[in-house]
Amino acid sequence: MPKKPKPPPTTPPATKGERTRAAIVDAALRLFHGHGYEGTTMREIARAAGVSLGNAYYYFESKEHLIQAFYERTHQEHLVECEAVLAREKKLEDRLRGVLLAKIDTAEPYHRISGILFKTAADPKSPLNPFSSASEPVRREATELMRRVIEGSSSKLPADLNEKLPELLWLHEMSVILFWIHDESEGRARTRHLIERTVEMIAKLVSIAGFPLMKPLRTSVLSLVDELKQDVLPPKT
Amino acid sequence: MPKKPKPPPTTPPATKGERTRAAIVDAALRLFHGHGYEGTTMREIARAAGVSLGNAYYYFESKEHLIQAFYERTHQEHLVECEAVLAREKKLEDRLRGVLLAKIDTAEPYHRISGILFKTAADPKSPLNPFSSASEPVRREATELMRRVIEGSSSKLPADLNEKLPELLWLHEMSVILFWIHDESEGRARTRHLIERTVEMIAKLVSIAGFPLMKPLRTSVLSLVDELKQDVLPPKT
DNA sequence: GTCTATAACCGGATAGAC
DNA sequence: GTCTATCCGGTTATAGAC
Repeated sequence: MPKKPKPPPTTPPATKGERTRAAIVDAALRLFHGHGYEGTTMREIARAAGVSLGNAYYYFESKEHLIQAFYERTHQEHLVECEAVLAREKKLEDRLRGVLLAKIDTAEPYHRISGILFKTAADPKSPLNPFSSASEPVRREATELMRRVIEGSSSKLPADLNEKLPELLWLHEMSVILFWIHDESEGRARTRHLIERTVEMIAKLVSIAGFPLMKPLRTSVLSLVDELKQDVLPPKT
Repeated sequence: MPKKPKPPPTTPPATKGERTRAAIVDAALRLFHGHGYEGTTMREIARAAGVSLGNAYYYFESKEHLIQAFYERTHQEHLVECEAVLAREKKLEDRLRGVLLAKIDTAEPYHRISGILFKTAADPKSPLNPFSSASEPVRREATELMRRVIEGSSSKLPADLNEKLPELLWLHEMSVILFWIHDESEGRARTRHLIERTVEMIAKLVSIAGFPLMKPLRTSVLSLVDELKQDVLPPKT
């Protein structure tokens, strides 16, 4: 099912369909932000976008699919922010902290909606689920980012740890987001605190990970990550 | 709002209302198991229970509230199973493994529904959310269980760790459950593997936690748990 | 073939009579 | 406590316009 037969490379941004699509997303985000997800009806979204209800469904399979749109938006914004951080910081600790803070800062406008996003994402059958094979590309991109966090830093790591650490850091990022979603504190102070403290801990752990005493534990952790990763990825048939 | 003015202690199990309530829950669990949660309508549940639709809503605020009923069921079953385990096992590792395996075994009949349960539980506003103040009693009970796992064991722990370890083990349990929900492997082999390996790791960690080298890290971890716990519990107003 | 609109359908939830 | 009648909103069927 070819979705987008590449348009003639002259008119880059907007066919009629794409403009309509964008109008719907914009209306949805605006209304979600105003009355929340459940408080916004598809009929309102359609009206605000200047299209009929049926037309909205022509572009988006379901109300939940509209969520994915905003998800991609913040994701892109986050990547942009990270470039600055990675160019600026040299220490592993600072790089990691910067990337995580950028995450919650770019996502802040959508905090209210994120609860719903998370709710759908939690469903094992949802394509938004971060562990599903459908979100493999996003997952890969996110771990890739973590690899850059590590590689650009001045820390020296055991080779085995170096290889698997990105996945572990991605898991940590997921945990931080989970916490953030539940965080109603002023200025997300709790999440900031969590980031500060866990980053500090991770740095400590990484710095002692090379000691001989830690070898058995390190091996356990790393081989487990390896085994479980196999299972998450779809068998290549 | 007094929900259950204790019935006269002569007739223990069933007033008319309680029988109706039970009939609805039974019908719901049966149908959920058969056609899944989304595949079952409230109208069907009402019909199968021999009551009207409106009446079903008299007893349960919403379809989701029916989920809580089954949640409590498995919880009770788990506690029962654990008694045997704790009476039998002496080593921390064995006790912990036993409790976790009991969890996924008692929950097995409900694996299919659990995805939905989890989905609702993930909503920050849901009372089913394990971090919400509404589920504080369940959370307390679960950490209490972990305390018994530790205290009955033969391991010797630093005092500070001993105090906070139950909470950490509860977090670990939550992670295992999260994994289990996504686990479609034969006999939940993947989750069993995860339990085996993580329990092994926890045992290793605990055994080296007392070494002087580990002191700073241990302090970090424990004080963080402490701080975050404050935030989860509602301020006593 | 791409896009848009109107009119149902279906099921969760509520109102109010008995 | 129990019912019937309705509402409301997500979703779908379908017909046609460009």
